[in-house]
Amino acid sequence: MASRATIEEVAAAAGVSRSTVSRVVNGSTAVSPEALHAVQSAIAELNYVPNRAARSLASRQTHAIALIVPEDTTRFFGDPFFASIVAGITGALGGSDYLLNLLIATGDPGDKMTSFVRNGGVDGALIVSHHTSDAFVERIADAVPVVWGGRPLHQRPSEYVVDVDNASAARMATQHLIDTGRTRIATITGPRTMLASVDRLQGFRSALADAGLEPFAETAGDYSEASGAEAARRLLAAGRPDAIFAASDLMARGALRMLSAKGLRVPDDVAIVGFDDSQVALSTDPQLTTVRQPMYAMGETMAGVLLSRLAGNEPPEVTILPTELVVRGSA
Amino acid sequence: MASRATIEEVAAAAGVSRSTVSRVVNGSTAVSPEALHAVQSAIAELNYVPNRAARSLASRQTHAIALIVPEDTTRFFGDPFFASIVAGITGALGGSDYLLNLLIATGDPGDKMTSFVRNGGVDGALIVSHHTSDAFVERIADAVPVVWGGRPLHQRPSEYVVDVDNASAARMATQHLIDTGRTRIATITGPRTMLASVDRLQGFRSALADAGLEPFAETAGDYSEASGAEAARRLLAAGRPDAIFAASDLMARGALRMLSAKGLRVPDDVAIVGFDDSQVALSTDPQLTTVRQPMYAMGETMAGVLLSRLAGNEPPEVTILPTELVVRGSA
DNA sequence: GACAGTCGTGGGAGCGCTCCCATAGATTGG
DNA sequence: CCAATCTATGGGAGCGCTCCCACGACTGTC
Repeated sequence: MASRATIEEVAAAAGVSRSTVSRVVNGSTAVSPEALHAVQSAIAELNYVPNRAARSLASRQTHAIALIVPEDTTRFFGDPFFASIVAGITGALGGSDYLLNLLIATGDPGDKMTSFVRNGGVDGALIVSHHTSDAFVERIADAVPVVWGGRPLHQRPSEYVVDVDNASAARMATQHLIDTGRTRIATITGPRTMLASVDRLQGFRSALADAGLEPFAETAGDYSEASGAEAARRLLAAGRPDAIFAASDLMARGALRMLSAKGLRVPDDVAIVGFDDSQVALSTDPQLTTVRQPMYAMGETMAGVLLSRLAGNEPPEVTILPTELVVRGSA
Repeated sequence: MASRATIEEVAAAAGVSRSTVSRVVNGSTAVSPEALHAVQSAIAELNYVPNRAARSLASRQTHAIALIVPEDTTRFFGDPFFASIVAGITGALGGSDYLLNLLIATGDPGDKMTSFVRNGGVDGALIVSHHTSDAFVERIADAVPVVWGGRPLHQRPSEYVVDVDNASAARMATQHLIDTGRTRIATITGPRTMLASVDRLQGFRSALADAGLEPFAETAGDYSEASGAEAARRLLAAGRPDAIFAASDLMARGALRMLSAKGLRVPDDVAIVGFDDSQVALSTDPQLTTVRQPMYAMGETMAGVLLSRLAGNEPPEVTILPTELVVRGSA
C-alpha cells in the first residue's frame, strides 16, 4: 500500500519533464532514445502506475466498457448463454487495454447502474437480454455509445446491434419437426417481453402455417430450466403434443425431464428441439436437437463493434450472425 | 449523450457556490433549507450527475470494490458456488453506494487486473479461489485492503478472511460414511494448490485415522463435474470403493454419473458425499448428501467486512462460518 | 456593549493527469 | 549564410471535483 509515485516524480527521477513521461506512457509521438530509456527505468524503479482517475478526468475517457444484463444473478449465472457471451467479450477485449465491467441487475434499484454509466464510469456499454420493463436501459443508451445484443425494443436511428435471425432460426427448427412427421407441435416460448422470444414464436407460427398446421399449444417460460419443466406440465395437462420447440436449451431440458418423469419417451412419444446449443444440449439423454447460435462470437462481435466505435471508426450498424440446426437424439 | 452539467453550472443556476452544491450532493454538513432546495431543483433541472473521475481524483476513493476470481470463465460460470458468492456480495452492497467490479481471469495476462487495482481502480478487493500459482493476487493485496474468501496461501499479519472450517467439515462428512458402515472410502479432492482442498483432504484423513481405517484412494479433480467423472473412472479402474467423499457437489455429480454409467448403484454399491450444498445437490438422482457451506452468507460477510474496513472500522479479522451435514439419498 | 462561539457560506488550492502551444536546437536548401 | 522546416522537449492551463480555511451574520454571555 505504498504511497503511489506521480508522473511528476517520475519526471524528476528521469530528469525530463512531465510531458515527456506522459508521451512515453502513452506510447505517443517521438521521444529520443535516451529520454525513453531514462523514463522507463524511472518508471520501473519507482513502480509507477498512472492514476486512473486523473487520467480519465483529463482525457475524458475511462478505458472501460460495461456489460449490462437486466436479469437477476440466478438467471445470469444459471444460463450458459451468458457465460459464452461474457467469454466472447473477454476474448475480444483481451488484446485491447479496455476493461469489462459486469452490471447485473433487474430494475436497477437505486439507479446505481444508470448513474454509474451516466457519470462517466465507462466509455460505452453492451446490453443483452433486454425486456420491455427495463426502462433504465434506454437512459443508458442516451448517455454513452451502446451495442445491443439482440435488437432493442425501441429501435432508434443509428443503433448498433449484433443479433441472429431468430424468426428464421425458429422456422428451421419447427420445419425439422414437421419434416420428421410431427403434427401436434407445441412451443415453449421465452418471456413475451423480449423481442427474441417474440421473433422465435413468430418463426414457429409461420413454419406451421406454411405447412397448413395449427400450433398445438403455445406457452411461455422465462428461459430457465424450471420454467421449461413447468411449461411442459401445463402442456401435458392440456393434451398430448407429439413435438415441442423450446426457445432455449435450458427450457428444453426442463421439458425433457418432465416428460420422462411422466413416462413419455423422447423422441418416440414427443420430439424436442431446443435453442442455443450450449453445453446443456449435451447433458440430456437423449442429447438435444437444437438451434446453434454462435454465442461466443456474438459476445466477441459486440465488443469488437463497440471498440471500433470508440476508436472513431464506423463499423456496420447491424451484424446478423448465422444459426444452424444441430440434429441429435431428441428430435 | 448531452454534454454534462458541472458542479459549477449547478452552483450558478442555484445561485450558490460550488461548495454548497458539493455539500448537498454529499449530504454532509448543514446547509440552509433554502439553499438545499435551490440546489436540488438546479440539479434536477440540469440533470446533473457528478463526474466520477473528478470526484475520485479529489477524494482519493472510487466507491468501487473488486471481486477477484483467478479462474477461467468456464469454471467461474459453471460453478454455482461463485454464483452464490456474487449474489451475497451484491446483496451486501445493495444498501451502500459501492459498486462491484468482477475481475475473472487466470494468470492476469498483460497485468490488466493487477494494474487496474493498483492504479486506483477500486478501493478494495475481495479474493476467492486462490491458487498457489496466482502470484499476482499477492501484489493486489499489497496495493489495497483485501478480504479473502478462504485463508490465503501466505498469511501475513492482519489479513482479513472469511472462511469455513474445511477440515472439520470434511471430517464430519467422512465420519458419516464411517458411521453408516463404509470401510473402503475414497476421496476426490480439489486441486492441491488450493488451501481449501488440502484442508478437506486432511479432515478426510484424520476421520479415517481416528476410526482405524486407511484411505481407500485419494485422487484429485479441479472442482468441475467433468473432473469428478474422470476421477471416479480412475478410482474404479484401481479397485472398488464403497464410498466416495467428493470435495464439491459438481465433482460428486460427475462421479455419481460415472458410477451409474458403469452400472453401480448409489448409495447401495457406493455412497457419495459432496460439498457445498448448491442447487447441484438436488439435481441428481438420488439427491446428494453433502456438506452445506453458507455461500451466500460468505459473499455477504466478505463484502460487509471490506466495507467496514473502508469505513474505518475494525471488523474481526477472521470470520468462520458454520457448516452442516445435509443427509439425502446418496449416502 | 464587547467578546467568544455558532452556523452557513464562499473561494483558493490542489488531486494527477492530458493537451496544446511555445521554444531551442538540429537540419535543410536556395 | 540565413530563412524555412523539422524534431524533441518543457510548461501552462485546464479536466470537475473535494477539502480546508476564512469570513460575515447571528446568537448568547458576563
